[in-house]
Amino acid sequence: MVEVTRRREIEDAASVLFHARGYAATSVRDIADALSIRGPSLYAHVASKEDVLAAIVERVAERFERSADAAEAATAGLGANARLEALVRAHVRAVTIDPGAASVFVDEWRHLSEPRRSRILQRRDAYEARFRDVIVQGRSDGSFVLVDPGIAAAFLLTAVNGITDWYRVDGFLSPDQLADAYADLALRSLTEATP
Amino acid sequence: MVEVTRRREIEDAASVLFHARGYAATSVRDIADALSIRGPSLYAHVASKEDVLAAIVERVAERFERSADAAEAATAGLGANARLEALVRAHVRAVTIDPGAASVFVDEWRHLSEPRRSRILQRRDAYEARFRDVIVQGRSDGSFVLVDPGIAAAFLLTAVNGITDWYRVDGFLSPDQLADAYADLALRSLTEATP
DNA sequence: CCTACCGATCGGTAGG
DNA sequence: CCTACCGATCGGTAGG
Repeated sequence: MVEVTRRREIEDAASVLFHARGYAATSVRDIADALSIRGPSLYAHVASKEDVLAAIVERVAERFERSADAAEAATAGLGANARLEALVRAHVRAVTIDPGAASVFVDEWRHLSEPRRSRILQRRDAYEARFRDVIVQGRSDGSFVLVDPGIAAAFLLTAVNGITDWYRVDGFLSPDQLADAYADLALRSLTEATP
Repeated sequence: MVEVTRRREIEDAASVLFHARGYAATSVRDIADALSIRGPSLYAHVASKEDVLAAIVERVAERFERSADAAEAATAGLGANARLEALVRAHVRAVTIDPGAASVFVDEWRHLSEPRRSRILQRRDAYEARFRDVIVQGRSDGSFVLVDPGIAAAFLLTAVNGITDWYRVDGFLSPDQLADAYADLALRSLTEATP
């Protein structure tokens, strides 16, 4: 018995459409059509189109944060290699669970109005800081090369976020296989190669 | 004497706005405002809003292709390391020259209607294939690890395209410094690390 | 969840 | 490059 609230069904349908066409190019009637109801009926469940966007963005933000929390807790006290691997794996898994919603978080937050926009930007910065911090740790203890932590974090985060551009949930590549491959690529990118 | 056509000024103003807000959220009047003229006056120079998008996307596609052509010509016959480094550097430079226009090519092509949309997708695929091919070469000659070329190419291309999300032309990071850092990260990500 | 409807804004045209 | 204007569509409300 899969019991989901109507509100959540609206957000899921909106995620698919926002991912495929973008927030601005998706009308309230498009979302309603996907649920086989009329546009104005949506407003029995949501206050505005932007509220739907905000709900998706904030839910995904929480998923990323909790996922990273767990990864950091599981690798507390370990070396930078283990910690970065856990962070990347957690992120890849969070993205592959629902690439549509993840892409809304990654790409569509800028359509939020203030103060929601600023708050979500702050959370994105804090999330990115987790990656920077691990890179700083790895630089200090000799695990990683002496790359600028900001550049390296941006490189890795845009790479993992880009998964939403091409990953197919019903494809032949499982979330775990992708997490394996991306964790390897990420770790090697910061590790001195054999001459 | 900087002589630019009005048509090109329209495309440049549109690039900035499409980059900042997205194509769908940018109105014809927004573009006109940026040039201090009225909306309808634009139509003396362009046939439609989508024509402006198509012109930007196609110009950037040509820049990327010519830049990659030069990189490949300069490294013909060399090993996969040298070839991939040249490709990444060429791409980073093409992006940093005009991140606004580059981001329109990367993110806004989906708003093109057929047949332009399909044609640009084909060109993107062909461009991505250059990266896959070098990775395949590096796998065969032992330069690179045995990662799936499709995954590795997607990883690298989304990382370099992500530069449009955060790079500031007037910042403290020069295109060459960024190309250095990204080429290193890219090469190491495919190269076996010391144990 | 529906029909009927609203003011605002959209891309674009006519005609100078 | 302008003003005046067009039909279509937008997000959203009223009132069942």
